[in-house]
Amino acid sequence: MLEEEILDFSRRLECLPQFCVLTAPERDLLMQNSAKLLVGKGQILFQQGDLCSGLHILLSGQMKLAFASPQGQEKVLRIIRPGESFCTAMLFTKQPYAFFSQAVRNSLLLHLNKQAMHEIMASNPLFMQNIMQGLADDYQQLVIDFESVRLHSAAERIVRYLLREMEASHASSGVINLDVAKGLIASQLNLTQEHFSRILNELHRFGLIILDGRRIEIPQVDALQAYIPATA
Amino acid sequence: MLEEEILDFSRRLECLPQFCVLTAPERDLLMQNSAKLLVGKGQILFQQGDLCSGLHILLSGQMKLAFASPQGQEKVLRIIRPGESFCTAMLFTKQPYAFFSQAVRNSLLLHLNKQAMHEIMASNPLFMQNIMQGLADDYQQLVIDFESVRLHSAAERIVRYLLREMEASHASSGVINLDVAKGLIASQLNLTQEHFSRILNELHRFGLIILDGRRIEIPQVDALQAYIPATA
DNA sequence: CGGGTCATTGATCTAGGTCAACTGGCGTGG
DNA sequence: CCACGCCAGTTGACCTAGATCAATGACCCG
Repeated sequence: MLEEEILDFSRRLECLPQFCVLTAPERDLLMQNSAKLLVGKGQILFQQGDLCSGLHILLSGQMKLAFASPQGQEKVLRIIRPGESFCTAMLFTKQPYAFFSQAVRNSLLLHLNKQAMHEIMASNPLFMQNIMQGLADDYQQLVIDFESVRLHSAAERIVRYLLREMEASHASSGVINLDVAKGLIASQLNLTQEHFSRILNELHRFGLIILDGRRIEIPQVDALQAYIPATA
Repeated sequence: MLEEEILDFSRRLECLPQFCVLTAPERDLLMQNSAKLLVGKGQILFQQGDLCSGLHILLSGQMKLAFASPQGQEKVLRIIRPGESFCTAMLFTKQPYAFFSQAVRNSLLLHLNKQAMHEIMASNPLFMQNIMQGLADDYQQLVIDFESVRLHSAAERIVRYLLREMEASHASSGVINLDVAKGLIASQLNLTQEHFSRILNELHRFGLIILDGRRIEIPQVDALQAYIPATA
């Protein structure tokens, strides 16, 4: 990378909660062992079965983690948004990737070298702590997603997703603007696009949401919440 | 704990791959901050939603990790066998347990204090490395299980399970002796006991396995393996 | 204006779940 | 030593959540 790029990326790293505990020299060292990656929409970043090579950070664009069945259908594991890092587990295991990663939009990524990460973690306990917590939280989230697929109905999963997105977006405005194709959300919830569409429609007929393309309005949050247990 | 118990458990710890890198004083320190737990069959070790308190190691008996739906049905996440530790992720996150843990048989457990674990990890990098790898491998396994439930058919999951158990048991003898109730295995594979039973029977009718209670014989491994893609 | 991608809708199918009855040990207590 | 009850497992009849297949609509964007 160019000198100026290193500076630029180092400054971006500073803004990320996991990396803000690094000193300037530590950040620089990390950047000198990093690669900038431009991945075009539809392009594969790594394949299922590849050996791991370090930690990825998405700076801009959108990526997906997914796995493919022998019959060719794919199931989305997770959508990555800017600022998020992924494949933390790969820093600590020798196993190959269990899923592949593909750009949903043109994306700019940083790839941090495994060796360098280990060195800095060894010297900066707080940083190590952050990375560890990130991994543990990923684990927890995966358990929760697993639970969700195994014991909630399709409608329930969707309602939970909507409520979570609303929380996450900004201060319970009652409006969600999906930044992902509905098909990908459906897949993430382990549903077909068709079924997803039908259920959104049903929620709409019940007056629980107002649909307008990728914009979804929730008139009364508690009414939607109340929908969760009964399918009525 | 009694002085002699500490000695005893310390010696047991020495045999576990993750803990064998500890020095004797480190092990002793760990044991002084540990609790011996006897959990009777059917008894709950911790509940979904409880706050975490450290790492668990199963010394003898059998435990299960599972979660319960509001309708009361439970889904097994994992069966724990002697020598295995669990809830590593809980050392690094502040979130509560996403599942509960119950003794399948009378069990003897060691509960290692979180604080003490952190101290020893800080002073023994190799130990930390082991724990981290354990967590990362757990993560990987969970991804694989998740994949399996989402894209393999019931029969395929069962065949994979049988093949894996055979590998694990001892040197591909072609015979598996299930050490867990079939209902629990079924639940782990996200199946009902009934469906599980039917499919085992089908495999038997096809001559792929020989059934005798919890003893299952696989006459030709490759024939069973070949069954995986097609449902015929 | 023509061809992608994304989304909706309808008709039909099926894997696996549910409910219920039955079987076969096996440990306990009379 | 038998009878009883219990637990694990099996079997059968039926049902349903969600998938699949196929057609159509609504856009963008070049």
